[in-house]
Amino acid sequence: MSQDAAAPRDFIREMVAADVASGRFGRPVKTRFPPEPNGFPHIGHVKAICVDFGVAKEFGGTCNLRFDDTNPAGEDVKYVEAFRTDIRWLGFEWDAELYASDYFEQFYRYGELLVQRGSAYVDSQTDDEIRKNRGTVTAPGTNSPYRDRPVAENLDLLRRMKAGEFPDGAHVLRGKIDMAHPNMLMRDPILLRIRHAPHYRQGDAWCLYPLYDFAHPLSDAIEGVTHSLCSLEFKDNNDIYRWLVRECGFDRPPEQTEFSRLSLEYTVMSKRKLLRLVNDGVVSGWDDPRMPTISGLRRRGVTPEGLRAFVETAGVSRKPQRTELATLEHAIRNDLNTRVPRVLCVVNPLKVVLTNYPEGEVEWLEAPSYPHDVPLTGSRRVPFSRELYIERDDFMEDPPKKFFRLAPGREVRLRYGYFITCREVVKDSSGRVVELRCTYDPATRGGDAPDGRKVQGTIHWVSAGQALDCEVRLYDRLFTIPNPDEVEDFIAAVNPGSLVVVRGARVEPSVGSDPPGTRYQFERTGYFVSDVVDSRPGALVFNRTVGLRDTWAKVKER
RNA sequence: UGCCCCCUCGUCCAACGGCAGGACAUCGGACUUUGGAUCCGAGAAUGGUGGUUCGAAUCCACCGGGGGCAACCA
Repeated sequence: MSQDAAAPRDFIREMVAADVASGRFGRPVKTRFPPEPNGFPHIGHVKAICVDFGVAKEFGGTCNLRFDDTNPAGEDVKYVEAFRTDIRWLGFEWDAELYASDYFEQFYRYGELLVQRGSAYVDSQTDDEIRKNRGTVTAPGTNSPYRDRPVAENLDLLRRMKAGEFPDGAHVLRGKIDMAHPNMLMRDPILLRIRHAPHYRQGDAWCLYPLYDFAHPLSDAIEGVTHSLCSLEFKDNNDIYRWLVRECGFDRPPEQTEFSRLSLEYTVMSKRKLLRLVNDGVVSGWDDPRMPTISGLRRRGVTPEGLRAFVETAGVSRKPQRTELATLEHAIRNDLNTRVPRVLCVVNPLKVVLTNYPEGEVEWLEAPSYPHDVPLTGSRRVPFSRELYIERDDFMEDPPKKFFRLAPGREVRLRYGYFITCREVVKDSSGRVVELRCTYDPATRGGDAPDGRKVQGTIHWVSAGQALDCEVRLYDRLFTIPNPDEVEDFIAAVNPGSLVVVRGARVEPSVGSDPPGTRYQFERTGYFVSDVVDSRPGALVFNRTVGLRDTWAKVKER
């Protein structure tokens, strides 16, 4: 913590460090993560979670998980569960689990307090009139005819509103601020409104529901939050925040500070659009591995550590950002590189027959599970035999200069295996290559030539007889354009190649009994995870988390 | 159009009146039983114009650009 105080990573930590040093709040740092439970947590939330929980942890404080469930429409326990699961999965633990809906009674009493202070009034205009009288950005609003209602009348109305005597929209409680305020949000903001609707937690106990600008500052203040960290779009709400906590008499009230949201290239983040992708069947569900949801990323094979590292890299500032996908992919590869075992999997098999290898023989070769530069140990045995499969892309009949893989007459190394030389190309009637007839050099077992000769390339392979058939799901960016938010119809920008399902891939037998959710690097191909939903012994399914960096692909492009 | 916020390499983040630096990306090279990883190197930025100052990315003014706000959503 002293380290953080010495070198704050961003303007927020800088501010918190200063507040801690000055003893500004006279209490330990307390933050909160306040999601509305009306959608699934996504990678944008990850940033907020890392900031809210991270700041508290770094400064020896606490962070509450508070559900901002003040709007009965759309909120549901299933979203509450999702947030709980995903926050814990990310590696954070909250101090208290709280619900703004538990404060309804308190909110109401603060409403009465404001009325008594002459700082709020019951307005009986229609919603149309309220909107019209708010004015515009250039023209001031006009006072409600009910603005100067006597306190007693306001109180009476407010009590009857709570008692359910009025239909939806008949009256609202408004703060009495300034209908000509340059900040539109300060033009007598609505605080409480009547809504005869069941709440997922409160049932029919309430028909008076607070609005964000009323509930949020009060919730923070009630809980004794010190630093209320939120995203930039709440900047204008900060004026009300300060007004409200002062009017309600809180001593050393929380301070709201805004930072920019995370946005990522080639995806969308709004709940509405995410929901549309699910409802339209563009994706298989909220946890589709192409979704930017935490559950989607998890199913994709991303780890909490990788995600946290990414957020760290993306940084915290007040500048609206759009982070490149490459930054995320790097964080994921960097994390997975040092922790997952390597295995051999041929995605698009091409048969290879070793004409000088004895028929029917199988030998089991020792293969390390980690490369020399990863500080983990372990190995497994992989079968080798006369009939193998190699990657179709690893053979070219007429290769360009820099193609280092297999070609007629050329010798390559089979990873952990032998050197082989391509002697003959077998094609079907349509001219498609269906088999390679090669010879192997028995002296190169394990991949080293005793005579010291070198080969240009090393390719992966599996033994035809023992390899396991599997399905491989190749995921790619969900959209074809970096910013799907700026087009009319974002659905039209969905990448048709965002999922390519490959059946008939072959993986080495060692993975056959691993539990679903096991992560691997398929050597030379990418990082994969066995799918937690669909993968079963005997019917293995692997999701591509992210491909390996591919220098050859770049060379090929030219 | 009124108010508010923002503007530094392609991207993200530093530099808090004193030599514009890092990460990712890009391009070269080394190494390599993954065309992975790693290592080395290169190119690459203060939106513009004035002002204050010995000195400005930093302070001020204006201009330009981007974003937010006119739900009884959050």
